[in-house]
Amino acid sequence: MSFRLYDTAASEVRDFVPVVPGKVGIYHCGLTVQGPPHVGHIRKEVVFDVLRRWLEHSGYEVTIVANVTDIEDKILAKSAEAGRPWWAWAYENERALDAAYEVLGCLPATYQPRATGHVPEMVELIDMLIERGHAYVAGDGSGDVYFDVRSWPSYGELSGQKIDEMEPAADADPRGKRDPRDFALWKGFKPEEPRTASWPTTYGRGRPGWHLECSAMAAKYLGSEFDIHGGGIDLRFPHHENELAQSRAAGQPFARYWMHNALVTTSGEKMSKSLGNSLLVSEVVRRVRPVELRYYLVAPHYRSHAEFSEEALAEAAAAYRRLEGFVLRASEAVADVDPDVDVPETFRRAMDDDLAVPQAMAVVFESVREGNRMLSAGESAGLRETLASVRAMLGVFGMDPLAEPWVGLDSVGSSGDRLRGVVDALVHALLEQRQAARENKDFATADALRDRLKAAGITVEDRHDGARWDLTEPDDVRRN
RNA sequence: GGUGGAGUGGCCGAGAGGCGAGGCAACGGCCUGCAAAGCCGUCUACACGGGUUCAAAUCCCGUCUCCACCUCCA
Repeated sequence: MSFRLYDTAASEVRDFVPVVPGKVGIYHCGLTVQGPPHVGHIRKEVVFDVLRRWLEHSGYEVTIVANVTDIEDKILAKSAEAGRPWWAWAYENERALDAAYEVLGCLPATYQPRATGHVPEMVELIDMLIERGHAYVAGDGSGDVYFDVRSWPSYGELSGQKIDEMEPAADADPRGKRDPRDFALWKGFKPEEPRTASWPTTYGRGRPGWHLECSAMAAKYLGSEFDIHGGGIDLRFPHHENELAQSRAAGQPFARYWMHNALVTTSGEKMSKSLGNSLLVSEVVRRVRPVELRYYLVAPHYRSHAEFSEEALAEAAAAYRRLEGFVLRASEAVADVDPDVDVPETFRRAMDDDLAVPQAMAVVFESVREGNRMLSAGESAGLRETLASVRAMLGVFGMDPLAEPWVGLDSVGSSGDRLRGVVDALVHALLEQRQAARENKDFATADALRDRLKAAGITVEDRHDGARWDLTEPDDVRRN
């Protein structure tokens, strides 16, 4: 069986057949950089990172284009409120987004184009839509250009809606629309908005409508027909519906598959930007390690909503530590293994079936249990094989503890390598004293030494081949 | 009003006609000086009411509850 993917447009799982054999072009809507990313925003990145890693593991050459919407109503509103230039506001949040990608171990996109850098491409698309009779310049002199939804019979095909059954847009600016459902391709300049947020075109000064940028940029970098278009399920309508209508109306086949991830909820409701700072990626990674947050985001199926809570986060951290513990202990036992091996057939089948991560993860845990058994039994040949396999599977999830960016990274931080060497020497001196005490059956002294290390944030494990130490996880410190 | 989705054990979270997914927690056992980690075992659940079937968490009908979207949200 080869890869199968749920296509939102078809509402079913379909065999994946790329436009060009062996290659995959993916476009996913990055973020409107109106604020720093929270856990919900970053789920999409992690989901598409796992998709990319799986396709690459399967032998595809993957091109990923993820846009940044850096001009938009909310950016203008929030930056004005903060008394800062819109472009500084957008760029600051773009950097926060990049930092979040990186801290969670997402591989960089092939390209990350900005809307503001593609105005000419958008204007070309508008020209074509007007020429074909699917767009019009507003008759009220506002300088707006609208897409004419009534001119496009299949409008609504992506979200399964009929124009006449939609709620009339309550919050839309009616300006010069022929139909309330018509959407803006281009927004005429308004004197109360910063002049820097407008561009000169044949339609007058103005700025892009939200949907147009994606149609223009996807076609520019991936071609008029490409493989997968993705984003959060909340983008299905109107954003993706409108993109599809624009591009098809302009004569482009556009995306072959539409992939939408479900949202992260808190107390059963969509995580929103108004929930405060505690859900920002930058804050959550202070409470658990980034890789543990990544585990939380990877583990549920991408089409199931994920309920976020501190408990769920703590469980994810505990689960990941079980996997990590095996990889570290097994690696000490059998030295280096090459993780570039085939994944088990059951894992492959699960991932090929619309990225069934939960079943694939179950395979990882079963392998780890078997690996731990072999570790105790000293079956090193089998252990080497299991370790390589587990690392290969975790690599697909971007969570191999011994791969970049996680290797050598712990609570001390990435700059802690030298420090760790120093701590190791000091801890070993204490562990030797403790071992001497244990050999003399002086357990009071031995336990006192272990308690002192524990108090300093170091957990000791006695194993057959000697004591092993590690930094106590932040959660455990808090509990003590 | 329209469209799409969800309700599973103490908790998280898969599955979608028949062999108990997996994880977390808890408990018992093994191991350990004691722990930790690990291994073995225990906890047999599918919102509610009907129906179809040899067999239903899964299919059908009805009901309840919740969520997302309906024109600038991941």
